[in-house]
Amino acid sequence: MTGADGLMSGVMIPRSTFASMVTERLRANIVDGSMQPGSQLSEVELATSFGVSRGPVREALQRLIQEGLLISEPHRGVFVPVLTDEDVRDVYVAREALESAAIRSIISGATTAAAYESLDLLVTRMGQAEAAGDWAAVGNIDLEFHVALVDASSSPRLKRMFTTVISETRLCLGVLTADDARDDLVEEHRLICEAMREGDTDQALAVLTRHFDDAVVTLLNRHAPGAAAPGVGVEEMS
Amino acid sequence: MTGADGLMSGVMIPRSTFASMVTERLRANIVDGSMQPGSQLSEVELATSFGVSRGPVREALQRLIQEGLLISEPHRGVFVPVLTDEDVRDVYVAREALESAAIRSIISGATTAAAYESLDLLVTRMGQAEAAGDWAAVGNIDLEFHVALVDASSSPRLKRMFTTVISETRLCLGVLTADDARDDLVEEHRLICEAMREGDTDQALAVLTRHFDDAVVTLLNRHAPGAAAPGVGVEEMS
DNA sequence: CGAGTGTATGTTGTCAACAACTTTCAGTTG
DNA sequence: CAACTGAAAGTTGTTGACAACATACACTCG
Repeated sequence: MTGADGLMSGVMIPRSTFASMVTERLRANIVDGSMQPGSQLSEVELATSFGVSRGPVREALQRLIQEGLLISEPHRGVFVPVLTDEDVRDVYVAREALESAAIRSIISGATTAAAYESLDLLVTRMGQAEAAGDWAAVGNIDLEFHVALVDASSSPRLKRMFTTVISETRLCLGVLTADDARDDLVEEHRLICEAMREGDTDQALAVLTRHFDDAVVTLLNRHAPGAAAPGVGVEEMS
Repeated sequence: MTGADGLMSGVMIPRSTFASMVTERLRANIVDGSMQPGSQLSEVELATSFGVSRGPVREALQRLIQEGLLISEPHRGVFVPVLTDEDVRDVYVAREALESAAIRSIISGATTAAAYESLDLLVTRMGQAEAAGDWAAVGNIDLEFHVALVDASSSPRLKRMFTTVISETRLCLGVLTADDARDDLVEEHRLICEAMREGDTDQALAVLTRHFDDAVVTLLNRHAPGAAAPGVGVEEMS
């Protein structure tokens, strides 16, 4: 469904490399839910749909596999992962590990000049989106906030690991609905900012932990009623 | 210097894939210091030396780049990274993030049956190695211990991220000498085990933090006197 | 003599074809 | 009729050759 129009819009000179472009477009397609979990990705299909050879496609798939956004069964194919409840919990375990470290690093480090500004701005924007009832925007800004948080830690490795985990978060998040958006969401982010400004590490971490625990509960409750078989594949019977 | 004997020892049937084998062997060659930091890796050279085509080599390089064990400058080549002092600190920031989360997960989780056994065993072995004066073994067991620690968390994502970071640790560690091996090293690991057994999260995390701070200081002091230019490349002038 | 330029070389990026593997399904046999 | 065997289809894994890019060096021109 991604269109067979090819990879670029007329100019025949790729700015960086085909592999990078395919990677980004594939990642976008995966996290926005347009590729169903459990489905197999055919290399030739992707290649033709993107208008490139199998080489760059293979490279892009490799990157996304290493990121955890795709799983590869050798000699069989690559599949969009289906996240179990356990996976959802694990994603948030990883997020708590990374973001806690980021907060600690920010508070103890010499950073924090313009970083707080952008964080505050995001909280403000989130408040506006919430007031407008635009839950999709609220969700996006939420993720933006946490990315900015880790960015502010000025730790390349924390950042690198977080890009993966935040992608997985998007993967198991889908789109945020009114039900998912708890009304204390904006408040929690504001509290985190505040605690960090005051250098209150414990308070910031406590709020973060609570924030994540709530998110996990919400996500699991959402998935619980619908899906009967949370296990393996989503193969469709013809 | 890796020998041009080819990739396998006679049997012509690769058990998994060439790319995986090349990845592992390359990773080993990088972390054991046999490839000098700053040096460029030529795809054709590696391909011929491994006795395979450029495809699998390229795939292996991609994986290691994504892991952070190699850096890629587009259209120029891939290089063995040279770790600055800042990088060393950052590696241990990442390790603290991951291992702290692992400890928390272990203590709060339902795991911990046979996990403690293997951890204790490693501490014992480390003590023996230290008594024997085998500092290389002490270093290896040290890393083994921390891998086992994260394994015990039963968090796939923590594990996945940790494999990368522990490789980077090996990269900036080189070989452990008598100077690096502080005599309280075994004791610290034993304390971590003990605190975890008692469920004393704060104590375990405190010991871990101290453990890492000491390690960073030791590593930076080791590099400080020798290298005059800690910055960029190690290009050799002909 | 210095600055700019054109070429030469070696690299990575990309491609299309080949080979190996896994799965599926029809056919056969007990 | 069930279970096994064989080929067939479709997939990934691998290869060697081609093209584009970046750098280094010799050359020319001021």
